Amino acid sequence: MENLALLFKEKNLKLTPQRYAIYKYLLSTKAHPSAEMIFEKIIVDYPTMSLATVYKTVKTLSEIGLVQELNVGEDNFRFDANVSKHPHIVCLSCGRVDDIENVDFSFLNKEAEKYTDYTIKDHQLYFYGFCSECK
Amino acid sequence: MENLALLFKEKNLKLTPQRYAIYKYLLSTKAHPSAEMIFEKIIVDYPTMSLATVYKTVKTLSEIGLVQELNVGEDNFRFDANVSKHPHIVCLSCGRVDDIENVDFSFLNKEAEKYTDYTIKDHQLYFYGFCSECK
DNA sequence: CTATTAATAGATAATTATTTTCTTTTAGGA
DNA sequence: TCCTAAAAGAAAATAATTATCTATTAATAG
Repeated sequence: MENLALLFKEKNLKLTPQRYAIYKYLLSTKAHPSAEMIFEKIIVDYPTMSLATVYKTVKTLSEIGLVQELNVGEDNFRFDANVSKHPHIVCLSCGRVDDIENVDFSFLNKEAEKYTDYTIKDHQLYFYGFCSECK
Repeated sequence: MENLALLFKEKNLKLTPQRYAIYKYLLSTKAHPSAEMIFEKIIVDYPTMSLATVYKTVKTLSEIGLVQELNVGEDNFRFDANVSKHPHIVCLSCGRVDDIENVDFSFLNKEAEKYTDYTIKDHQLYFYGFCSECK
């Protein structure tokens, strides 16, 4: 967490308050917010925050592996500071996106490789259904 | 295939040449084209085709279950007239999107349901790797 | 502790994908 | 052949995202 400064230094990146706030917020939430949602949250404490800065920051954080981009099939991207490989589940009614935790589907890569001539590096798995509130 | 007319009639939809051409093209290809790619293809034979018509048509076709929308994590959607559940694989180098055929991952829904309180209806599974041309 | 500088923030304009609006055309039934 | 609701296509509007540009600032050096 405080090797964050180190990581940024290595990459010649500045650890600005804005970047720190965005990353900290992403670490604190499991809501998988979009850029817009991050912006709405952060602007409360950083009134000068611009949406462009949010976009630039999440891109930067993605590039250095601190957040992952999700695309659950909406018209926008969502972001997750939990960069471990894990499936996500989307509520078809309210739209919330949750993690599915404590399960390892990494065997799927090897399994799928039997049925294709690709070399498989990674996968994304999205489930769709109804959350406990909506069902 | 010719019950297409029937299906359209049931839904009070007109089977226009444009819709027919788009659907036929989607049936003929495994390239999982985006709206733009469909447009480029169709306009050769239908010079008056507009991109709006492509968008409207793929939405209509989706709604009646003749095509499925894919979102492999790009900034646009792709379309597939193969509506059977099957995983897709994206080449990280050239960007092509292929089907993974003859494999059934439907058990994943039940499996994942053990780790969440959602009722799971469906899933999308995207693999990422390098195709035979690129690796 | 201050000066320097390259990187960043934020405002704004530009892009890109997609949707909407509106008018003209047309598929399909009477 | 006529009628009409639905659709096509042109054009404008929206929404998400990216690029541009200038003022600011984090990090380093002196």
